[in-house]
Amino acid sequence: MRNAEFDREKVLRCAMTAFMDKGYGKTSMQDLKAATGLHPGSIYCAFENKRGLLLAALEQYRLDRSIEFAAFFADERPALMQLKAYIDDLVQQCLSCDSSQACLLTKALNEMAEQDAEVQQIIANNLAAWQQALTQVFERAKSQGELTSGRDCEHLARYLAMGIYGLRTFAHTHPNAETLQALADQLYHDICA
Amino acid sequence: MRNAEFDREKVLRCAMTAFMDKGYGKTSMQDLKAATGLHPGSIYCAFENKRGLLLAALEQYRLDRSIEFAAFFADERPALMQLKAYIDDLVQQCLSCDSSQACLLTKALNEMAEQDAEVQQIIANNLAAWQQALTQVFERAKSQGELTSGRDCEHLARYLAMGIYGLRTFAHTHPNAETLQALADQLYHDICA
DNA sequence: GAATATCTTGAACGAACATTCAAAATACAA
DNA sequence: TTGTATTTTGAATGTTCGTTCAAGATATTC
Repeated sequence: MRNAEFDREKVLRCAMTAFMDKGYGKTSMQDLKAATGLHPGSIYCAFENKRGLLLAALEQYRLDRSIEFAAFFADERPALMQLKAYIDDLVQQCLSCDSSQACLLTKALNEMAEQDAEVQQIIANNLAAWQQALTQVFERAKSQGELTSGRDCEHLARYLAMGIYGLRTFAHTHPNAETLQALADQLYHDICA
Repeated sequence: MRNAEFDREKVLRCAMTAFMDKGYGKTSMQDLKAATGLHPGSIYCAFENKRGLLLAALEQYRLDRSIEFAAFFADERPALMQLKAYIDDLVQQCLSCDSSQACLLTKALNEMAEQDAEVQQIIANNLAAWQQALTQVFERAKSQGELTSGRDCEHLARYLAMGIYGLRTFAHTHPNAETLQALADQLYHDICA
């Protein structure tokens, strides 16, 4: 007998950032070995292959982001105020220079769309769950009188998701704090006013 | 003496679609040979290497899209009506299943950002030129009284660009005509109303 | 029509890749 | 401590990649 070896969560988060830095295709097993500290054999033993490591990393990413999201909307402030803080934090993420500026889901979606149907489905499901969580935020805002009752919360959530996708892409070419904040402010205004 | 046999523009457009289908990294020289009909030696003779072919394809893409853009805004209709037609056409592009649903610039930007500074700069310049063209559309709209004089045309162009980036990413997961059109309609409304 | 300059062809190359596997290391049970 | 089951290790494997280059093909020139 022999006990379990490495810290699975830590390994997955290292793999995550490696994939976000270089993309899935350009991240070699050597890169993953360097990033995770695991030798190829161990990776294959634990995750079957490189693609399996990506799938596990995507799942860990979903978990981490889910917890992070919940934390933003856990307090008792008005829903739209929480949303404003969430959006402003995204702007700050976009401004950072490390790999956290990327979103593993959209990065992998852009890279593997039309190439790996299963991965695409997993990513689409994760993004759909995120949009549903945004929908619930809007519904809470509506029930608290922050939004007029006529608004379509699902549509609002889709529009916000679209804006955030666009903001991230925009940030790749114009990592300018004022410009990004102005775009985020108008996005918030167009949705909530 | 002897002239080159192939049609450079046609070759570059074939390379374009190959890159848009698979991404730059996953498009092999064999794929490019199949797509363009050129043997490896000819490609290297004409474009130096695979990266040179990408650079040439990016330039051709810029040219093609520039002409396409001008055609949308060439007639005598009000600028905002032309813009509406332009956005609606983008929605139709997003709904198509072939590689034209992608934008070579954003696809390459997502794949190579932080990896190839020169390519990133070229793409950023192209996207900046596109935004400037959008700015001029808004300025024309303003001078024709379609927009109130207080609006910041550069900001409007950036916001529209952000929305279009987001719409394209969104389309990867929800290729649904009504949903995409509703998002595009609100984007147009938020900008022009 | 011969000479020549250029392009086309595709086999060959080393490098880098994901993956495998047998040997070495190690922790637990006895 | 000894035996054993499991993990860790990293060199070896076969494949695929971008790239090269010398031989063959062909248009142009004289």
